[in-house]
Amino acid sequence: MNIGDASERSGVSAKMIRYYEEIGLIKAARRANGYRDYDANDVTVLQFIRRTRDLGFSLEEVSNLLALWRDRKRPSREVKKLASQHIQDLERRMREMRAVVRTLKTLADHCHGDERSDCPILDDFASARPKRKTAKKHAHA
Amino acid sequence: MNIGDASERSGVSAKMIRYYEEIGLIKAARRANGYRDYDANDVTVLQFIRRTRDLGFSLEEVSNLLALWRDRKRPSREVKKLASQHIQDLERRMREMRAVVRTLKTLADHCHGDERSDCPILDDFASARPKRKTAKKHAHA
DNA sequence: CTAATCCTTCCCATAATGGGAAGGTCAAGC
DNA sequence: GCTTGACCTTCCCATTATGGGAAGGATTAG
Repeated sequence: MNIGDASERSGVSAKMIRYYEEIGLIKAARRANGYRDYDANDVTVLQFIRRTRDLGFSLEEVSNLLALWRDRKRPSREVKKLASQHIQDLERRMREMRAVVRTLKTLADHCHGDERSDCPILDDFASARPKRKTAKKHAHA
Repeated sequence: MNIGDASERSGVSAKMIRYYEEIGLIKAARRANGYRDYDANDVTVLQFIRRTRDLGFSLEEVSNLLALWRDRKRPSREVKKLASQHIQDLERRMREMRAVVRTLKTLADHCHGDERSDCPILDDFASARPKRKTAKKHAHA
């Protein structure tokens, strides 16, 4: 089938299918006219990618998961390990976000939020932070 | 002071200070030799940016907050609104992440995680999702 | 035969940051 | 004065994952 069909059945845009091929995540057969040609198995792979992406795995992680999936002899321990690491990562990011939410809520609670102009939120934003251990690369949430 | 000093005092890298200037977030005086020149107020602005970035605001949001900060007559309501929207956004993302974590934990719980190769995690990843409200564009072709 | 859809590749843009090169400037030491 | 090293400048490239769109070839429906 053509890329348009594969896209519709997998839920992955044609644009992304070509990109995944470009970075070596998948391969595609070509027909005489240069068109990419996909079969049912290819669609399954694309659905695999779609699903794992939806679950927040990076393409690099997806690549690892795909490799494990293709290697039918690998111990399930390896798969579980990747999943667990991802869970840990998500939980860490959630903790960081929760801390930020707490801070913002506290600030917002002390802001009148009316016509008056004085605002402790901005006051806080502009105040110097005690830069304790500078080496912490802030988490990109 | 030079950009290196401003960077050290604000915790914003020189690279980023130049970038913020490039996108119009800040301005910088220049000395005769072409070097950027910062004063205490500039450092405060940079700290403001640093703080809001640490709290997860995008540069566009930071730009809005900066504008509110510079306009001393604006009602605190506007500031509180931006903060509240950001809180909502964070909470929404946390909910989504929690749902993913729940899914992954369920999958991981059913995976032996030992030498055996059968693994329900990968099985799930490879199974087609029922694309319910996927508003598929008229499959007319 | 023609027009509408496909498909192809190639370039650009996004958000925020870092790396590094090539070259100008300044301050300290001898 | 001259050298050296630490600064500064601009410019280009890379990152992650995705989409937009152009130019042009292929196919298909009418």
